[in-house]
Amino acid sequence: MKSYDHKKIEKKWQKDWAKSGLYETKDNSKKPKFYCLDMFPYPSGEGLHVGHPKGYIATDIYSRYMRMKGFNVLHPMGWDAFGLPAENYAIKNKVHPKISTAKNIKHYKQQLEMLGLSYDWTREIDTTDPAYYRWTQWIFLQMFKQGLAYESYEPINWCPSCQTGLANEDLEDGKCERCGSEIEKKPMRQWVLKITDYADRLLNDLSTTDYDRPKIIDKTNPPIKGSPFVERNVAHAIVFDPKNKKYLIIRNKKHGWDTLVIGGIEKGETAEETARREVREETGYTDLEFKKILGGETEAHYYAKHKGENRIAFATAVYFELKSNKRVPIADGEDAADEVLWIEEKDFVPGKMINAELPVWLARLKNPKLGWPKPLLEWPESIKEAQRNWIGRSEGLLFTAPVKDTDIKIQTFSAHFEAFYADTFVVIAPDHPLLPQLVAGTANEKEVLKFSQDLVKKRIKEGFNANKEPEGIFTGRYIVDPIGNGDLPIWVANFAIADYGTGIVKASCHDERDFAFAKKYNIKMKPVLFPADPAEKAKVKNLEVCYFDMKNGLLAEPAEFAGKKAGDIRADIANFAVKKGLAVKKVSYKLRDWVFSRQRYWGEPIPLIHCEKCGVVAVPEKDLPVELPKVKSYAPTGTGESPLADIKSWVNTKCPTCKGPAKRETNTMPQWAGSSWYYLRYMDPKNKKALVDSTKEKYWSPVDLYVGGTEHATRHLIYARFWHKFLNDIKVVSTNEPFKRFGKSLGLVLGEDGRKMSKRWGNVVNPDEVVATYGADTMRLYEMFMGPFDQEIAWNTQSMIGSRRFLEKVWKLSEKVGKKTTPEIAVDLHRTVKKVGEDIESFNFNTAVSSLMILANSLEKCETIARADFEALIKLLAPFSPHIAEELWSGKGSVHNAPWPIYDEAKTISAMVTIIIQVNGKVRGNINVKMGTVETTVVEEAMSCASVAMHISGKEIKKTIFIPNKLVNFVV
RNA sequence: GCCGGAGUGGUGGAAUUGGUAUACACGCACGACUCAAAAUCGUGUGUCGCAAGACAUGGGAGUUCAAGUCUCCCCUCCGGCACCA
Repeated sequence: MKSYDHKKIEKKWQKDWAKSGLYETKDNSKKPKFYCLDMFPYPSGEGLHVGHPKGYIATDIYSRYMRMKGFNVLHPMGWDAFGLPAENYAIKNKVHPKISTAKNIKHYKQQLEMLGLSYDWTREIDTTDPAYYRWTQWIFLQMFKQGLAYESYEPINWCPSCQTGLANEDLEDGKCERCGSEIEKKPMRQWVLKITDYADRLLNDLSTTDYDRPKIIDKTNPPIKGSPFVERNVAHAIVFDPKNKKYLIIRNKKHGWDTLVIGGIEKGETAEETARREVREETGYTDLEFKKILGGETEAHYYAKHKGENRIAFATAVYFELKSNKRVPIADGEDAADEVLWIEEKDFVPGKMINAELPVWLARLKNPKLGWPKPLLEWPESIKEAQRNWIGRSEGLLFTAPVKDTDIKIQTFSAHFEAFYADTFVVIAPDHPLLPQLVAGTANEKEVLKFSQDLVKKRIKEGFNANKEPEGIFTGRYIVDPIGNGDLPIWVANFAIADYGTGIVKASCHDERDFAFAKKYNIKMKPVLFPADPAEKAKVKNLEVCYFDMKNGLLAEPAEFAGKKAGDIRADIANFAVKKGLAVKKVSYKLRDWVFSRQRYWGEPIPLIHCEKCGVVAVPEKDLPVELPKVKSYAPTGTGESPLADIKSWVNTKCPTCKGPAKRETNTMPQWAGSSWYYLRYMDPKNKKALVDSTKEKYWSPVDLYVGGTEHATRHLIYARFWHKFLNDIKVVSTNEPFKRFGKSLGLVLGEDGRKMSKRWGNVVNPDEVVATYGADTMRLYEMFMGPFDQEIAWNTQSMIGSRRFLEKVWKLSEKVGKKTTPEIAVDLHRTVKKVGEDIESFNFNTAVSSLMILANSLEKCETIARADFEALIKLLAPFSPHIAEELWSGKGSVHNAPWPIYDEAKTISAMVTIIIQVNGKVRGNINVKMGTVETTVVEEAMSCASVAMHISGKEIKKTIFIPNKLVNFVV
């Protein structure tokens, strides 16, 4: 047999696949669809390092797996090619970005092809292609027409080095994310997208529950490996008390988990009878009125480990209402660990019983057609949480009060308003636009303004975080307090932020910063919230400490709520304030509108025209795209205009409405524009009439699996969701969310020294060299085998050799293909098929590879290997190392079109099992017995085992624990 | 400060969800093949101990017949948000 020559093999099959169009995807197919997407790269001049393709390898494995499972897979790639590096390169080297970008794309593509990634290159897209950005401009125009894009002159983040405005999302610790420069606040004309209109939807859909039709269990498929299982029909009792609007639950004392009253339906019993009986036995309540029955044994199910049994339960829920509080004594004994409670639905703490939970049943009660719940977005919790933080919703009250001696009314926002009777002063942000108007005419007007400006400067210089010392100045103005605390002084305070809430805050002693501020400047304070402890209360009263527990603190004022816990009456006090006309309810977000203008060259021109007569006019859709003209100098002007402003022939145009002289908008779009919708274009990349054909869109949407770095959690992923929701609103797309599942977040590949791979450290590993020396198949396998996908792991070339050795082992195994494999291998084979499939689906690629290695090790010990068994191994290997698999494949056609092997659950269980024998919890030996051997036999054999006998002889066996097919533990 | 995630051999990491801790791989040691080396194959490899055994999953307590896994407290590291009212 020839030796394994990866160079020859890989080149050969890459050519062959390209020639036969193996990975080209059809838009119509009877197969179910699967859309598997990578975050497309920005093609930089440096090319790829070995870490970049990690995510691409994972999606490639997933795509190949799904193709073999019989799905019609869309797996495309493209280029996010607008952006600063190409432009900076142009400024330095006078090379048009279009040319350098094209060169970089070519290099990137060649590097990706070298890895044998199964992209459908006929669908390749490039955001800088006018045929593509025509549609980016088109979407912007739709937003403009809907009033979602507006011109603003508010101060924005300005990067003095990049000479452009930036969105909040482009900052990192108050610095430019790209170049690290300190950001200035600069007022300038800009285009802004109203993402805040979508804040609520963007937030809510992170937690929205979708419903699946319930699955029918495959009864031959026990959920708990190697253990016998018991089928039970189970009744869940939902007992509602209409008087108190509460539900009856049982709470586990140890864990605090809640469950409904649940019991197994005995022979001859109806579900209703069971539910009644269980409620009586476990809680004592007897006077229940039957209302409704839910579920049914074939519809509902869950797996559970219950009283030593592995159970599959077919659940039915019976809905009762409580007629009276009649109770009989509760049966003693087994349920001492639980307590019986009446709770509101919102207070339910989910227990461990899958699908046995109250909210699930109530949702089903309201809508019987619902299946079982699952999240609308199957995303890592960390990314959802980052988005929630970013959107930063808080509910509060908006107070309005007149400013004494002026016509001005100011509004303040409070999220912690429970103790608003304590408010004794007001603070305003030093950069608040209302400030000059507010202090106009006061004695020290100039001093206040000067001081405020200095505060702003200082804050920029030191960064927000550094300066914890409260600083401020009295404005000379007061608001009239409607609740009778007299006139409240208005102070400028360095900790107030102009663009959150209203930028003005009512302040009291029940906030740490306000308290410190008032102490420093001797401002009057008035505590109204106290701890229960008398000594502590005295301290608060004397203003020795700041008390801000809005949950457990007891209110003294207003009189209506005196003595109540603040946490309990939050909603009531809000209503009280609203009723009295003091405030209105208001929701505030940290999310800001998206600053969408860049004063740079290399981006999509914003398709608007400024006409002296007609104002801002949209470029007619038929005139799209507005192409980026060639310029002489790419350098930013720094004037708030992009370099486009200098091209008179381009800037000067006619107004599409009045045909009079007009000027084009010279700002360009940010880099995030093109990537906010690119996944739609792959569905229909060449369409000249529409962004995407609606039939194709309906077939392919949504993206089933998306993989990329978490650094995009609060930018690209929020922007794309925003655009998608907008496109859904204007009926261009049919779904509410673009990306159904986000695979595990991508963990970086670090350099061999454990630091981030970078030119600066000289630790960049070039994939070209790795592929040349070890082969693409080895590199792919190694990157998946390194460790958990979402973890940062240092590259180790030495360690990679193990993956190469494994492939050579498989290569040699092909020589052993003969008639028969040792029969014991069957169990290993079925187990491996199961494990590899499950691991790919759950992104546990490292353990998938390890199980392949284990299988290969077992096969190696066989004299000969049956052809079918060897082919199964090759199929399992194919997604990971496609070239060698194709080379070793002897079946019909390409291995990548071959059906994924099927495993038989029954055959994954070996006939013999090893039983561990413990004495007092310590392992003293083991015995091999037949699967399912009964307790008495096992115990007998275990006791006769020499190493065990030694530890039990002469001692009294107090207890024997027997876990079928697993272990015996003697307690002596 | 708040919210998420993690801590297991010399190294990367497994562990069927409470049931043999260290699978798989790297490295290392010894052996086979070789004039020799590389490659390959075999054996061994948590720590202490000649052994029986004891001790080991960041630290400390607890629950349990049984804890890497569950509960509580503490430490360290990584990520997100952060003068957000």
